Amino acid sequence: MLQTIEKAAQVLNLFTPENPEWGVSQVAQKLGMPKSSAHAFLNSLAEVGLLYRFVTGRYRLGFRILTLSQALLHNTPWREEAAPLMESLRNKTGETVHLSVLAGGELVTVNKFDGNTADAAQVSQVGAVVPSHCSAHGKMLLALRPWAFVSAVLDQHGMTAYTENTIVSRDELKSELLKVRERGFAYDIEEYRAGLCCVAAPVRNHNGETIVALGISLPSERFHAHKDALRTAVIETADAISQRIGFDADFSESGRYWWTSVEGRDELKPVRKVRSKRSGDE
Amino acid sequence: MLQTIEKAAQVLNLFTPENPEWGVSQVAQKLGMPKSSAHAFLNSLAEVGLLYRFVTGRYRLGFRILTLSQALLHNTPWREEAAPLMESLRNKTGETVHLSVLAGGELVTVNKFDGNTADAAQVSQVGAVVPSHCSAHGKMLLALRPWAFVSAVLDQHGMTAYTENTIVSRDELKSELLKVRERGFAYDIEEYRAGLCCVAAPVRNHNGETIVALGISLPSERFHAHKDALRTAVIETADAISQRIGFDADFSESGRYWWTSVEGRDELKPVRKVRSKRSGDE
DNA sequence: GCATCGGTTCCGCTATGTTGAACCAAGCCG
DNA sequence: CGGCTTGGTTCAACATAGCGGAACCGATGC
Repeated sequence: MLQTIEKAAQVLNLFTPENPEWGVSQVAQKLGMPKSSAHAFLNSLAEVGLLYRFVTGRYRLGFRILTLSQALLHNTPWREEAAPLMESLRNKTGETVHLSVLAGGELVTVNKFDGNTADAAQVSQVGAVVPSHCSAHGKMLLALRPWAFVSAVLDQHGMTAYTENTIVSRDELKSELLKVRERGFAYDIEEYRAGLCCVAAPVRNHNGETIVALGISLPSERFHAHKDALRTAVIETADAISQRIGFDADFSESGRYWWTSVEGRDELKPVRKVRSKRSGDE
Repeated sequence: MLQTIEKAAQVLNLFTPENPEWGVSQVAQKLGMPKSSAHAFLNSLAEVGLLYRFVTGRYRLGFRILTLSQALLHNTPWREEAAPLMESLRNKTGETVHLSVLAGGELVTVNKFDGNTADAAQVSQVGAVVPSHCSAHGKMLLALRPWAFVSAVLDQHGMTAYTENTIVSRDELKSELLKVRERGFAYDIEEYRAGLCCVAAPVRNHNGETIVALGISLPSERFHAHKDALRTAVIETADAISQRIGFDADFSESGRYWWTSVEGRDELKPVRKVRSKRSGDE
């Protein structure tokens, strides 16, 4: 891990909708580095266009970001593919539906449809970042990764407690993730926001890899009343999206990657499963 | 300039809509670095979420990009402010109107409205990157910067000739930029694409700083036939946008920064002009 | 006019990124 | 089936490049 990149990322992450503009001293103080270092980072990031430097010496995000985001979205067809199915799930349930991926060990919301009830869950905006150890989406995605990966994520981000239900022990999280992996879905029972629950299920790509999770969030009371139906609906929609983007549960020409447990230890390693051609018998 | 950041940016810029996925070896070859270095960059960028690493060891852009782009757009009100005025300019002229900023010494298209004639100029998509020395927008924005800045940009990106009209001499560019600064608008007479011309004018923010340029692109014949009218229309629209985002040609509470020439040399330096309060006499 | 604040520059030290070679797993081809 | 190629990952020694303290400078405010 190149420290320069890690720190540069920290600097970039300071620029949020709420705090769009930073100066050298502020960054230095916030990140606990000398002014000269902060200056070097801001200046360099501005030189490559990821930041914009005003004549006053203050900095904002630069439009190279826009270039990258266009490239990203252009190559994320599943975002559009998933939208209609997400919308119909929202319409069927009336609750907030969202699609998330992991990025840098945290959860990023890629798309969402807000619930249409008065007290629908208010979840994060598209692009918003949320910790992964206390959200249904996050646990779902972590569960399908090797424990070493999860462990590294926890090293980096810790396990902040947001409610009294937040899992704060590594052992507890480990067994939770094993359960999630076995079941194929994850709950968040008021682990991030009090009064708010969520169920999430994995979306698979044409290789069988899971990089996206679909979930539904709603107030606890309604959640507990309709838990099973909601879970089924989410799983069905997630599977439908998976199929739509080319996943075939029984067959994949290019083989399929799964993270499975290595016997004995509860570590995970990637295993390549190759099936015979569709015409082949099985 | 931190080299690590410069190289990391080079790596990121490889990920375009056309080439969304890269492996270690490809990056190493493309950028002329050892495999192990390419590995370090890709891995680190993935760890902070700017890239996503597939189990196969191939990389794509990561969704942290989306987070940053949301923050960027959220704090770019002028993009939306400008849109209706841009659209009406397009409707009035029928030609392609676009809005650009500098990022990393190159020009990035921030928004555009396509012309509605059959042979309207096909300009770059939103987010696309174009060299700054041979576009009207680029020359307009460079003209308002100190020469040292321009010079650094040329050092970094060179002066590639795209047509026989492209300016390839630093001296020639310098006098062109001085002319542009004096006039307050810039032409591109088939300097980037043969048969295509463009006029661009500056948009100023509440401090009087110009970070955005508005322009119109169209086929040469029509351009030469309506040059003056087009130029006037672009300048008027740019001024209208400036006003809309808070620029006041005669007054600014917070003072105003201009890059003006230092006498003798044709260098530029920032000068702070402070006007008295609106109620003050003048 | 002095003091403060914030951005920028400079330079020596050493932590850190660089590098090439070795390693390993997957896919290809005879 | 087995050796060969391709491509990703690991490692440790070396030299460089980033770090950080201190000094500088322009702008602002008292």
